[in-house]
Amino acid sequence: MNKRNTTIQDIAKAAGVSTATVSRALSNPELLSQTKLLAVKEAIKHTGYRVNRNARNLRKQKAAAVLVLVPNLGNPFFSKILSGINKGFSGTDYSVLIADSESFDDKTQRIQNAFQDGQIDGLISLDGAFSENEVAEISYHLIDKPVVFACEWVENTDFSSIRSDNDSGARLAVQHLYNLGHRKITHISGPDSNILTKVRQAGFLSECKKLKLELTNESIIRGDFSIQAGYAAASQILSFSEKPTAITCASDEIAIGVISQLRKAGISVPNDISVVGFDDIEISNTYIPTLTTVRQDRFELGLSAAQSMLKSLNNVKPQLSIYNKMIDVELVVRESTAPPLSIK
Amino acid sequence: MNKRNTTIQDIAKAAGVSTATVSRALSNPELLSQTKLLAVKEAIKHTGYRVNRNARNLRKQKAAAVLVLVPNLGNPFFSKILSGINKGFSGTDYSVLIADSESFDDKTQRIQNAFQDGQIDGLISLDGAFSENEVAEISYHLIDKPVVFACEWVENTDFSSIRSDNDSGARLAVQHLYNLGHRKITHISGPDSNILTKVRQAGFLSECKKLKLELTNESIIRGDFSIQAGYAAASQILSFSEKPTAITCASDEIAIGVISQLRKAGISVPNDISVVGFDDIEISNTYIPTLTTVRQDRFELGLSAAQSMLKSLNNVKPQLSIYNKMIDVELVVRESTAPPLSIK
DNA sequence: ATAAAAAATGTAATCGATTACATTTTTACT
DNA sequence: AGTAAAAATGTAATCGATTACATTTTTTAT
Repeated sequence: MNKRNTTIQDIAKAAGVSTATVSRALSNPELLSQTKLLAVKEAIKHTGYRVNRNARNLRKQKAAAVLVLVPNLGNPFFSKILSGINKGFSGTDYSVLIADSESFDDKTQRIQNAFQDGQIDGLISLDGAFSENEVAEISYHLIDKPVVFACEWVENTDFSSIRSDNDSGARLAVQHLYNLGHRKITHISGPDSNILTKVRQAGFLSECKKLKLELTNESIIRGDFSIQAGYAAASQILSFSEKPTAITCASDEIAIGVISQLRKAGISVPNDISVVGFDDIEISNTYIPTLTTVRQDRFELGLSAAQSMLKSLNNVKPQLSIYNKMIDVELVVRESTAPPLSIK
Repeated sequence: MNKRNTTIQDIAKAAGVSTATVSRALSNPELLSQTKLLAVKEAIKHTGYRVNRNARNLRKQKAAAVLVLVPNLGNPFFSKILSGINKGFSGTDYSVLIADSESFDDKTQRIQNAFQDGQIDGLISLDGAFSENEVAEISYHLIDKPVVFACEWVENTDFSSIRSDNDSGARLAVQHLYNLGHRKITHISGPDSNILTKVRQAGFLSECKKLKLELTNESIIRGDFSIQAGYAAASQILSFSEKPTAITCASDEIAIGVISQLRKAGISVPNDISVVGFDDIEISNTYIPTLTTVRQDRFELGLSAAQSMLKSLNNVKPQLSIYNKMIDVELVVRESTAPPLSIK
């Protein structure tokens, strides 16, 4: 009953060649004569033989797998990136392993567990929230192995990174509102420590300065990327003596939270206040009102990350081939922005 | 430079024991004396040794990996299930591999490629769209290996399956509308071939009959699960001479499409027509109006699937331990449903 | 026709952990 | 104390593919 696996030995016997020849037929067919190659192929087809990955990888000292570290798998934002990554590896010999940062209790454990030596050839992280310690852990465990950050990244490190042009995105949002006639704009930012928060906020501030817009301590509201943060921020804004005529948000979710909360308070978007999101997640195009937002091409982000990883994987000294790529963003103008009341 | 990996041999030497003892310390510590166990542990800690998975798996004839087949990774609906699955496997020795049905050109290829013998110990499929041929392929390649379907499933097969109680869900929606006073309800269903479509539609019809609601050939509109299908269905409904006062949808996305399209035609939800969704995806709670819907616990669905898989994996004859589980659904009443106009 | 070079093929060691079987040590009991 | 049973440990074969090195066959050049 316990049928033994078909091995390279069986093929060798069936084709009347040595195991070395079979192995070559598999990975270096150009080394073989037509006759033998055909014989081996025939035998393989006939038996339905499949290479044993464990044996191959053991011998080759490879894992043929890449780990993708996702901050929160449950968050649909990341699934598109994941999809791109998966696409990038489809057709290659590499498997894509997925680890959810959330399922680990502490970060050190998470890194030690996830990066079990030999299990993976490289790491793609969608999570940029690494402490110095953790960066050290990665560098230690993944020495000589490529690491690529996608979407988020870690400052002051030498890891490759694929990112959206967040700075331009933030500026595009401000410019758009400025062009509509808005002069008092508030930015609702993400979690303090987040790198995207920093860049988008900096872009916002810098563009405001460039356009000579007044900046006060009410120009920026701290939040996180969640809908709830949007609720809270909207409540704060409602308490301002002088309300902004437009709001740029660090995420679409914030924007949706803001709109929904403003609406409860009887303030209409975009009639009373304009709102711009960031990301262009699925809902944005069907929310009411549809959301003006900065589109990040998440699929492309993932695809590029995968390609960059593959490139490194095929290099001799992957660690030295740091590869960065900036993906263009695009302002998608929809219903949530309009000229300010004063102009109408 | 090319530092050789630390192996069990090194540990054996350092601890002054044999490799067998080291191996036992790793997997059957209870077999060892305190002294030796301690010595080995010490050596392991000291060297930072990690087992080589390829070697272990080769010897043990395992893959220590499970493949999750996702119909479309880019669709956020599945990420929550995935998250549950991941949670279920975190802390175990198993890796979770992800394959996106969409990245394969044809289904046969997809199955052959994805199910490379030896690469995986089991399969969790979120995709229920398998032809007879494909079922045969699975059975052949994964002979003696557990297969679990989560969310969707394949009729007339012996694979384990974890599913939501779709029938009850459909009935709950109808009952809710009935209790509000609705008597003319239309159901917008999913893609014809989909098993969820069938069950939900059957539940809808059966409950309508039970409540003695009139059923015509306008009672069911065929669609798929997308927003676009919702648009199209809404347009159809607008052309009906006698419009329904309420609509149940096979998905939240359909519901959102319907609402948004109806709104464009000047019909308000829930004032003019009530709409019930299915799934309770993220948007549902923030869409305007917030969506009354049937909640599927997707995380739980994934978690249960993982647990079922682990159970089978630890069995001697996994194939024989078919395991089915039905997850309860829950009607979440929000803003998109109200009594019909006639009653107000 | 023959030597040298190139191409094709084969032999056997190797990757690192597990485990059947063999051997030694310890424990339990009379 | 002596012996049988149980526990602990060790030796070496094994999983299946790859590849360094050795050998044979074919091609090329003179």
